[in-house]
Amino acid sequence: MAARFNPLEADARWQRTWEERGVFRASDDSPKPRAYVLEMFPYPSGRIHMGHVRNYTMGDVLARYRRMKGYEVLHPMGWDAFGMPAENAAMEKKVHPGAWTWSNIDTMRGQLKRLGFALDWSREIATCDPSYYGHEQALFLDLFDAGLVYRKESEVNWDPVDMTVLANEQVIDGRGWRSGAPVERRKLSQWFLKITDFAEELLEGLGTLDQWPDKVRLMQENWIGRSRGLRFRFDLETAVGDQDGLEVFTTRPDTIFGASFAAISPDHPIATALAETDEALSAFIAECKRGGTTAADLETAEKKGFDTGVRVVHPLDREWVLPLYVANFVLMDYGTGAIFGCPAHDQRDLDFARKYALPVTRVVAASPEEAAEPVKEEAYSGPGRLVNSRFLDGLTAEEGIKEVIGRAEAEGWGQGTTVWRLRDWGVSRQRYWGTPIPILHCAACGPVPVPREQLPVVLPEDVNFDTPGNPLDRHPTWTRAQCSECGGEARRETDTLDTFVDSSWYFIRFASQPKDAPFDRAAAESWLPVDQYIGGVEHAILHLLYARFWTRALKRIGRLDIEEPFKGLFTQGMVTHATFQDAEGRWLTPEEAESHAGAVTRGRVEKMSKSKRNTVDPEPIVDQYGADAVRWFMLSDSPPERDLEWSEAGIQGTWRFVQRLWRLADEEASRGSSSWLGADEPSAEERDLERRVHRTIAAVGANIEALAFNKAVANLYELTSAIEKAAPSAQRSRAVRTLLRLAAPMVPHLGEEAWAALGGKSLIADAQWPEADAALLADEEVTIAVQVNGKLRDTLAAPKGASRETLEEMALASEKIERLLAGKPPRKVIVVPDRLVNVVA
RNA sequence: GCCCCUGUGGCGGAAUUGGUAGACGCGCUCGACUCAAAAUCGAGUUCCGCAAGGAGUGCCGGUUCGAUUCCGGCCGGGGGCACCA
Repeated sequence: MAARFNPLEADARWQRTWEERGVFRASDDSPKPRAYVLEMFPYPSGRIHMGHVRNYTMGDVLARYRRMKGYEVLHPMGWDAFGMPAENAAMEKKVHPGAWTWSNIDTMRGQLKRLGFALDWSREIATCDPSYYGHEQALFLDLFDAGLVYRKESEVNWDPVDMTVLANEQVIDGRGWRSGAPVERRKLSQWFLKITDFAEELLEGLGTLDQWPDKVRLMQENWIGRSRGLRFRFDLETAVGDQDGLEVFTTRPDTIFGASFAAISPDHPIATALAETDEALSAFIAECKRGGTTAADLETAEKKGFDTGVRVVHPLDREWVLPLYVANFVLMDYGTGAIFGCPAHDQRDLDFARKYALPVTRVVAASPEEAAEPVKEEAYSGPGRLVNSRFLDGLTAEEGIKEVIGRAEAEGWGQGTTVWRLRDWGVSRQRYWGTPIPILHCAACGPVPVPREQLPVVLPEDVNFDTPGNPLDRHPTWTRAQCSECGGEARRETDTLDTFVDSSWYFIRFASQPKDAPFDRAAAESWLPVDQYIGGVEHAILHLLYARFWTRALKRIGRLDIEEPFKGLFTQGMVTHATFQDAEGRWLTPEEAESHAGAVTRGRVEKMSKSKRNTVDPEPIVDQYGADAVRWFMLSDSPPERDLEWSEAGIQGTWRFVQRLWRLADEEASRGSSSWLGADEPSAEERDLERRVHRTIAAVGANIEALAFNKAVANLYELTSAIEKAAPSAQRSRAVRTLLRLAAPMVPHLGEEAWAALGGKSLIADAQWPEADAALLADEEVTIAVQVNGKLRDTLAAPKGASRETLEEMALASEKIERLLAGKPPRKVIVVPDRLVNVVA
């Protein structure tokens, strides 16, 4: 028997055993209750990083724990394998994106296996495999047939050098992040998914997700952005072309008598019509479009307007006309692309009114005295009652809103309505390495779906990335097709799907993967929803919203009766590390910093990143300390939702603990437990140890369920120390075996090794989670705090469940308390049974 | 600007419904074992104080017999959204 646990030898051996016996394979026909544990699948960037290790360790502990609790656990893994880095690699390294991706997958799969994760590898999927994306194309066409997919012109960020569309995040200071070329606004015909059709239910559905972090629900709520208000019509004093009215939207119809102007977006049809005959306006509109679209640009952009000369008629007073401006801050794709300005109660409108010398009329006052006071520098948006508003005077804002909407509806010039911030999801990407959109463009028939029997539309292999742009677009043969409707010549859609589409249904494919269909409904429904989903908070909005949408869309078209894909969600923190810089400000790796000759500045502790050179590659760490020490480190100390700082001292500490656990088991194994049979009545110490064991069983279980791994780790440390201190006994022998099972989900290799050494016949992975005996959870004796005026002055030992009277008597009999009371009777005594006595003097 | 989270020893962090603040880990100090080191084990470790004792959970105030916990107001740190009518 080895004195030390040798992970280099043991880890691989147990990993092989698990694999050979198919221990972690999930059975669709199991009679056991089911649990679906899922971590966000990785992008195969090349190597596993510490963030992955932390993410997957958490999920693994939960999955292994659930197995021990008697569940049939589905814990799968796969690859979010489409995306731009593969194309970048193709351009830089002259390697095919597919070859690069598959090779990365091989590397990373091997790395994950070395960490001993309890994964069902038989269900592994890669989104870049036609056997996956072909089914995705089928689902896309299902949505297309259901009218949930449409095509429209939309403005995009266009990189003129790389000849590709850029996401907003890829535009830095108005330039393409790769090419550095100034980004152009371009109109392109793109495919959209009608996520806005689901805005209401996606918002309402958040209310059912009680196992999601509040933060994420709130972020989605804000993103969906529901605003209720009034949509109403201003009559134009003189018609513009064929338009004689202007639709605007407002959330504050109560302030309608404070209106002093109307404004439309530069893209508004009325603006376009007027610009045809007005050169100055035309120039103004062109100027508006020149501005950048980044957040920084918008923040600094000046509010500018152009008086069109057109006048609109106030709906509640035909005599009252307001000027109509084109304003650079009015967005065409929110509401109606037109607003009415109420400067007194909206800061932006106030700034605008001051600039163009428009009237500012207060219509809300916090107090009667304020009614006559003019609004100065700051618009008032607080509560109050309406003033200067004719028939609305005296109403609260809320009453006023109702009143105006009611009148507008009765008189037919407006309607109460709801407007959403959420936009439809544009899924077209002008890139090669993605799922081809299964559509054909026919000159005669327009866009038509690829017939189902022709799916999958497979990406051509013979492409090159020597010229910028989408290689699909210039492919000589792949683009040619025959129209499925008229039989004429058609051109294949060369855009590919946003990779977020790939990740919007992978969890369904994990649950069920027939060859001939995206999933089998019954099998998928038997696993879904995912009980616990774990991943980074950076996906709080996009991925998690798209996946929710996709699931609801499948429900609407009758494919899957699941509303919410993820019942429980947990967002884990990042793995951070100190940063180092040399005298010239160059980033140094931790090793370089140690051996660097010159001055080294230790910077902030930050997320591990290549640019800051503060990454720690998990693989050599696993080589040195074994998988269990690394796993234990990932769970220790920091609460899982917060950042975890990697440190050399920390991993050494966890390595020591792994060895401590081993020593405990090793000693126990060499001692043998048979000698304790028929032992005497247990001593007080032995009974205490037993109680502690049962308290720990309950605590570790509860903490794992709550994903409070740092607390479960602390519980295990405490029990370990207690056992180490205890003299050999039957209780101690049992305690060691219990401890091993409690620790096994976290340190599974050591668990198996020690379990086998102690004579375990089956795998510890298959062992039952110990059961806590409720009778042993509480101590027989409790420590009672004795306070005087709320300050701790003494403690005393009392039997559990002692009466209030007994406790009060014991407290007052305490020497220290007597001394403090100095003979005076206490004014009041508060007794909390089994906890404390507070004497009020 | 709006919305949200957060603030506890040298460090990461514990503290069911308000009830003994600092569990557990890291680090550090002292000691044991050793020729020595590593490993391991033992003791200590919020601050001030020799001690008795006092102070203490970002700051100020409130509620309470009692506040890390609840309420109000500040200050610091982090995050989300951002011309959203």
